[in-house]
This record gives sequence, C-alpha cells and structure tokens, in this order.
Amino acid sequence: MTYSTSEENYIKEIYHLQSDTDIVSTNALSAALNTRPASTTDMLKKLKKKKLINYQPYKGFSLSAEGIKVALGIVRRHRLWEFFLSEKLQFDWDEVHAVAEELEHVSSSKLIDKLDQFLGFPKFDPHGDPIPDVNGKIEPKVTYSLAEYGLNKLAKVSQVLNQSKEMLDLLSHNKIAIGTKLEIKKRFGFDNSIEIKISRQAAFTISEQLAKNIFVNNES
Amino acid sequence: MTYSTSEENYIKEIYHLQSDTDIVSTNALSAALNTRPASTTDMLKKLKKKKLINYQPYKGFSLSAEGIKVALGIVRRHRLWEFFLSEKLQFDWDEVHAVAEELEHVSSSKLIDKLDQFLGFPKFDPHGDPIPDVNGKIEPKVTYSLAEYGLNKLAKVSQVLNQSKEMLDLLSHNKIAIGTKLEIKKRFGFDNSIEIKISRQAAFTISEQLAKNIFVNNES
DNA sequence: AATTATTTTTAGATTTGTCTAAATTTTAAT
DNA sequence: ATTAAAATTTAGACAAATCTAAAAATAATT
Repeated sequence: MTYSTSEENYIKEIYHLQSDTDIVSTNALSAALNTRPASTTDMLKKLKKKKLINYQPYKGFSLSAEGIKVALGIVRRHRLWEFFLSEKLQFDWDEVHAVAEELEHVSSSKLIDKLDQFLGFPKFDPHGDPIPDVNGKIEPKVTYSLAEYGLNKLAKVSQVLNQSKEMLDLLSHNKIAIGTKLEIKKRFGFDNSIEIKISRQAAFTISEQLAKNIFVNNES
Repeated sequence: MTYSTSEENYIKEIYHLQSDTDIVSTNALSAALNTRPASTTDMLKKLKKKKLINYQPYKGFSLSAEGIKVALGIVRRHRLWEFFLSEKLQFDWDEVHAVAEELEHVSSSKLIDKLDQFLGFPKFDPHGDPIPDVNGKIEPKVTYSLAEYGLNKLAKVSQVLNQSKEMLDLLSHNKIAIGTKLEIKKRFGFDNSIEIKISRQAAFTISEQLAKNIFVNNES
C-alpha cells in the first residue's frame, strides 16, 4: 500500500500528537498541519475508510495498529534523511527538518533500506530522536542530565533547562549547544564538578549546577 | 520560481525530446509521458503562460531560454541523484532511474549543491550522461568506438551497436556490459586487435571488429 | 437546566491535473 | 484541389485536496 503526500502528513502528525494525548482532536490536528478543521475532517473520513485510524465523529481519533505501522515507516524515512543531511551533507541541525519533510515522501523502500545501511544503521537522528528500524522497532530515547550521566560514553546535548541569559552566556562560552557531542572524563567528588571533553578539543570542567541543567541522550 | 512535479515532468521531457527534433509535437510529448494529448495541450497552455515554452497552437513548441534553464536544473537534480544511488548506495545502474525520478522533484537548491559537493562534483551520471553544473553548464558527452579510443584512459561502455545474438554472446563471455569500466592497455598493429583490462581482472584481447561495435564515454 | 461558546461536521466552491468525446486544423492521398 | 486521415485543441467531467460559510453536536457558564 502506498499513500499520498497529504495522507502521509496527516498520519505522521497524528502519530506525533498521540504521544502526548492518547486521543487526538480535529482542531489540534488542523492547527499542527496549518489547515482548516473542515479539511481535516475530510481527511479523517478517508483515513478511516482505509482503516488507518479509529474515528467516531465528534469524539476524536487515534491511529489503528496498521496506522501506527505506516506512521513508523514515515518517521523512519524522515529521520534517516535528517541523519544523512546532517552527517553526510553537513547541514546545520536546525536546517535538516524542512528538507527531510520533502525527502520522506519518496517511497522506494529499497532506497530507504540502502540508505540505512550506508549510514551505518543509526539509532538516533540529529535531534536525538530515535530512528525506527526496518521492522518499526524503536530504541527508546533516554535522556539524562549531565550530572547523572556515565563516564566515557558519547553523549549528545538534547535540551537545556534553564534558559536564562546568564546560563546561555556560560554555555556559549564553553561552546556547548543543542547537538554538541561530548564525553564526561572525570567526576570530582569534592563539589561534584565534572570534566568534559568535546571532540578533539582540550577537556574542561563545569560545575554540578550547570551539569544538572544540561540534558543529553546516549548517542548511537 | 518553483514548479509542480507535473510541470517539471513536462519541462524535462520537452528538453529531452527537443535534443532530437528541434520542434516538439503534442503527440510525441504525450506518448513520452504516457498521458493523453488533451492533457498535454492543457499543460502547454500553462507553460506558455509562464513563458517557459514557445508555442503556437497546432504548430508545435520548444523550450524558451528560461525553460531550458529550468530543465537543466531538473536534469541536474536527476543525474546527481542517479550518481548518488549508484556510487554511494550501490544501486544497479538500471535501477537508479526510477528512484531518481522521484528524488529530482525535491526542490531545495542547498540540498542539491551540497549533494554535488559530497559526490565530488561528478561530470557524468551512471549512464554516461553529463550532469549540468550549478550554472547549468554541461561537459559535452563524447562517445567513441573502442576502436578509436586512447590508451590507458578510463572508459565506460555506453552503447553496443550490433545487437545480434552472437555479439551479445561474445560480450557476456567477456563480461562486458553497458556501464562496464575498462581501459585499453595495448593496440596491436597487425590486426588492430586491442588488449583491454576491466578493473582488477586480468587483461584480455578483443578483435577490431568487436571494438568497432562497442561505444564508450570518457569517464569523469 | 438553559443559554452561550466552542468544536466539529456538512455543503458547496475552487484549483490542479487528468480524462473522454467531439470539433477543428493540418497533412497526406487520391 | 478535394477528400480522407491524422494530429491537435476544445468542451465538459472527475478525483484529490483544499477552502469558506453555515449547520449540528458537544462542552462550559451562568
């Protein structure tokens, strides 16, 4: 079975929305897709007829088992392309999404599986989100604060909690940003400060307070 | 300016057809695209309004200067993707076309220019067709028969003239096919037979008669 | 509980790209 | 130079995906 670009966009967005709220509403979906609710209703009817969603008029909807399978395929394509754009074509991590949005609708499964292999079967995309494998299986994304992360394991910064000016100033001074890959080399018991190392740069130390506000994923 | 997938397909096909016949006919175009002549007429009107073609009803049409520019962009995308699929993802050369047909419509020019760079600015695609550069400039594809090709220059088989059973038998015995890359190591004056070498295999000799029927491109 | 507000759906229209069938123009053949 | 054949265009219809405006259903408020 193959779906139109529009259908795929709706399916993917339902998938994302229902990770927050189990049942999705027409308005939420149309807001996310920047279409009018009436258009969304039309598409819902179509997706219901194709058995991709469970939908009772006025009552909300969610993906069926089949719908989830389809959604995982789309998410897989999207995130593999994001990884490709970032790793191979040196796109900045905030530019990859828009382009992947287009590439994800190219439907050859041979293309995607060969791309996956070419990229070395990555488990996470540049945003730290998990990439479903060929069977739709997802490695759960685990986020830790740097304060609790293990030594000598590659980590990628995924989130920064405190967004104050002072905090951002400190981060940029240390050249730490979303997407930065680093390792913790040592943890000092005296004040729980940690020594971190970014790629080939010299290691340096940050305070426990800062570490607690930096969140990282275990990088593939 | 950006064009729909349909518009792009028509533009690209006109570009290909007008390399044979200076002026293209409605029927030829609809045959090439597998659409009905009436649909083609509709699209011709649209392309004319956008000043991409010169078109007089009943009289045929051809791309305008602007139309050629657009077509070269599409051809560039198509062939770069073909190169990528073949070189990086190990697609067989006869599989790349269909997938590239989809990828070519992804419109980010940043994507294409970065892909070009990633691939090392290739000049020819896996079929031996030239890839327009970022300004639309094309390295003319030069085809020679093996009988007249220089020594120790990488050549790629692009065409085989005589398609008789005996000929094909001989070719397959020597493991020569469209796309095979080879070099001429020596030319024997006595009978004009030539010694050729395919990648890391042992060199072997073929007759002048066979060489005359094998056409090759100078490989990038 | 009745009324108001919000959400969702229906009805009807629009755009893009296609189609079939009929009309028109051009080309070829007697 | 007519007439027959072929190519092309026009006219009208249809499916997909969207929209606006109005109606219906649900939720919230007094």
